[in-house]
Amino acid sequence: MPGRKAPESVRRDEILRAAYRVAARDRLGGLTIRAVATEAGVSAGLLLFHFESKDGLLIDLLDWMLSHTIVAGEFHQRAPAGLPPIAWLLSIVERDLAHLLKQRERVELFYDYWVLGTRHPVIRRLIRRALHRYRDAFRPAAHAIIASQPERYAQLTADDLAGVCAAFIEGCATQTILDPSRFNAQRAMVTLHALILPSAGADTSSLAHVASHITYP
Amino acid sequence: MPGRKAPESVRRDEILRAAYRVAARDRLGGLTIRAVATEAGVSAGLLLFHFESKDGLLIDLLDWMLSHTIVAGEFHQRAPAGLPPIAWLLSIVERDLAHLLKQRERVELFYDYWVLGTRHPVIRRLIRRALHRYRDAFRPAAHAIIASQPERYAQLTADDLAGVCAAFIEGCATQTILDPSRFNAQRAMVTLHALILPSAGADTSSLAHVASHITYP
DNA sequence: ATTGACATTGAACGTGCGTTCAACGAGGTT
DNA sequence: AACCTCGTTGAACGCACGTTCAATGTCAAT
Repeated sequence: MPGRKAPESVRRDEILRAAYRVAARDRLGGLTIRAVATEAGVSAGLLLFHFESKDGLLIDLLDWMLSHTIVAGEFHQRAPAGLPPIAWLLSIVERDLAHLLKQRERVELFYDYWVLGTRHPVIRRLIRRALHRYRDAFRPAAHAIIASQPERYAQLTADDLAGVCAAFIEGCATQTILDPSRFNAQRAMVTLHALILPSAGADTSSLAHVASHITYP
Repeated sequence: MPGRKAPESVRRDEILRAAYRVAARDRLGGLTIRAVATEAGVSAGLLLFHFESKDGLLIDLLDWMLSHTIVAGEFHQRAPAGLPPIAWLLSIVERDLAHLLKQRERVELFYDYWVLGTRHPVIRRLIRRALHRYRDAFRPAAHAIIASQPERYAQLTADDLAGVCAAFIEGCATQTILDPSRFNAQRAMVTLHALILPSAGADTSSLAHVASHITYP
């Protein structure tokens, strides 16, 4: 039964929430206009009245997801006192990794979008921006590392270091999602510590400290 | 014009090759039965005569791709003389990374399949197997590292180490494909060297050696 | 020559999708 | 009370897809 019901902004939000519910359940492959409309309790026509096309819905949903969660950057801009810069960076990597694994649903969806973005310029731009923000969260710690031993890291930039951290995390996410029973993120983290931290005995304790205060799924 | 033309095995191979050409050009989203049939110069009906369904075609194509390229494991089972184990592992990582970046087309397709595999059990199994083989290529070198300093790496297994290497490479591939202008794989490799190799001056030369004999796209 | 097996086609079917649109009714305005 | 705005519906359109199938021509065996 037609008639004015809700103002535009409210309806849009209801529909976006329904779209996310559908996508979380059936992925982007199952995200059809009719499915979202049914989930939201409205007609398909209304959905296209509020979002001009399916492309528009997809883009707005990605935007909504990116602003409503995922990236947990924007903190840890200052080094914790007493922690060597490398251990600081590793602790950020560890926190981000744990955080990522806790929202597997969202990460899977994000990969769907990633693949879509290979073809779709607008989505590609959005995903790039998100990954850049992600990478940038590592830069303060990366910069501190380089500053702490300028002669050793003379050839590196904070951006390179941040990129490597991001690559590690993204690779861990890839493997965890595909094969959770064979890839153990916590063990990967311990391995990374052992590889990177100097081998002295004193640092082993800082390893244990950093690697234990976060729980993995 | 109907009539017997080619034996089953030949036609199947022609069609698979055409399917790959279509997929390389238009990705899995553009891989329709009609598109492949046209590319192969046959009718859609014939395609489904040789492959029982589109699912069958997709699976056989992935199988074909996996057996006709991609993974470059199965070599480097013995350590090159005089190279420290860690440098050996890094050289394998570097070679694999360079190799991966040279077949970007295939890697993109592989990600398409990866996403498909999240929903499709058979494809998921195939991709898992491929990634396991990939990981296993690192195990000999990983084992050598642990054996070289048993006390330092007491808590690690060769599998963990191999998993971290695979994560790094997969993460690099993710970033390169999404944003080739901002992610530089060679710099990532140099960064990894600087992070992992001991800081002594002598090792810097081995870094330069390892990092320079491969060209990146 | 006849037969039979089978590769091959073209047309058709059914389905699910994105999208359009005329009709409608509940506000607020006059 | 009349009117306009606009959120809302339901049915429909057109398309592209996966799939089916009767018809047909070719080849090897008989």
